[in-house]
Amino acid sequence: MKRQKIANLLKTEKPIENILLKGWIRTKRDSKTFSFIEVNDGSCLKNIQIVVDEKTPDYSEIKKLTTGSALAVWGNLVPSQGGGQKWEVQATKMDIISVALETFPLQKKRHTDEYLRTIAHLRPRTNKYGAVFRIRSELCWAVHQFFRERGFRYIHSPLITGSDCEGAGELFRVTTLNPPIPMISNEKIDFSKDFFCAESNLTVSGQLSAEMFALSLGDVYTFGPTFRAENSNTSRHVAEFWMIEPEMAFCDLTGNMDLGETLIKYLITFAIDNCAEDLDLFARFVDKTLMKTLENIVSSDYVHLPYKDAIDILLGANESFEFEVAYGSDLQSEHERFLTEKHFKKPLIIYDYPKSIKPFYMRLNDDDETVAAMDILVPRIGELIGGSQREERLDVLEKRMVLSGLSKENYWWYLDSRRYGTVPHSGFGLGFERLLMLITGVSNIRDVIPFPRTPGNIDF
RNA sequence: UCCCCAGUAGCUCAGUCGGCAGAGCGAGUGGCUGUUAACCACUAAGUCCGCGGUUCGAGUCCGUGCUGGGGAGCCA
Repeated sequence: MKRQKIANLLKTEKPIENILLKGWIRTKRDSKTFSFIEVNDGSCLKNIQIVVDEKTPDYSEIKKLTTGSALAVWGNLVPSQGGGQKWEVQATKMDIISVALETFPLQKKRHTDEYLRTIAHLRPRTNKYGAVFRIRSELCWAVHQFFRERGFRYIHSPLITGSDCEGAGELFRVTTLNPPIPMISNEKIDFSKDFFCAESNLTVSGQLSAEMFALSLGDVYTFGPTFRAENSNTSRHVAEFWMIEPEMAFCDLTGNMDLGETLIKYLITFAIDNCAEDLDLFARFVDKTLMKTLENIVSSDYVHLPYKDAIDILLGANESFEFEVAYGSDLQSEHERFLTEKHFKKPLIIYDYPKSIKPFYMRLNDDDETVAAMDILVPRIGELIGGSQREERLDVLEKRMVLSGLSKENYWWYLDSRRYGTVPHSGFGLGFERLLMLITGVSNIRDVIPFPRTPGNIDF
């Protein structure tokens, strides 16, 4: 007999005889001669109520079951006599698959996110975290669906990279060297003795790879893990996270901004349409304004604002900032929050940033002062997307690399793409966990990734 | 890495002026004929984060370290 998922059983329109379900006990209420057992199998947020009485074989054992124990239940799905649920299972037979020890840490009460983080291996068994990770899974599918519908190809960019610098960000070194470490001098490690015969690191971005494939397959995207060794201790940063990076040939900054806006709206709409039950938990218990926020992001046209206009608004604002606002300096978190949360009250795309504060690969504008960069800022999260039109002109790119202190030799293959049929192209990076924070209202990035990696934390 | 706050039972917290270590929930045991965070009764449960100091006496005051949270920087 095949087990049925609780999500499907609860969707039924009429009673079903002779079913088998399996799952874990979330809570149990006993009377003298019968018990109510609520079972969850992870297929949906809701539990199914099992009614079991003393006529069921081994009832005395069943009555002793603890929260967290695993069960197989045979019985009939019937309309519930109680008020809290439409259907319930009248059990005819029950197998105890395993009994959870009484030290099971998840109790029938609300736990703090901080405590649940210390038992990250068990937290997906709670309502809230089960919902987070079901939504995470659904949105992964939505990402692929979005790009596939638009003719994008999915590229697997390498996780181990030999590029000595892919832009900003501290790198995690990958090595098989063991002590005594071979040295060239007191300071310099002899990487020619290492696995790849060169210094290698975990990737901080798939962008350079994606550019090569955009210039071959047209429109491509990567979606995979990304690593940053920054000592960041905030609710918005983790050392290992998942990033979506589309890259489009024959596409300028405007097309890039449009794709970013369309993608965000698509993913939020997908969640509203396909994750309603789980999303409702967040709207009720995590952030009361969640649905309003999401509807605002889906229905509004995003503001397009050149960097210099953003500075003008900030300079004219009747608001005291901790950091000075000035042309040429980067926008601080407080400035971005002011613009998106207070001034415009909707998502905002800032573009044409000064070249001095952006990486070498961004396309230099005709003014020779700014680059074709764009950041999409959303209320509560701040920067959700960062991208640019790429510098396709060989001579300009080479000059900017030299100014950034990068060696042209190491990027020979990257520069080749500008030698052989170079074309305008654009792309961006979207932090998948930040998107999940936006959609669920969860305020700490550590709570939307299964086992978060942050400075000092590698457990699980 | 910097600034601010916190750490007391399994969990969430209270603990007054420096003077006997507390509650709710959870757990265990028993009771209860339809429960919904069930209900009723009883029981067990503590390195008061670590180290050092002040004091007759420290959960409480001082120093320091560790851990967690919020904010900042870096960014997605």
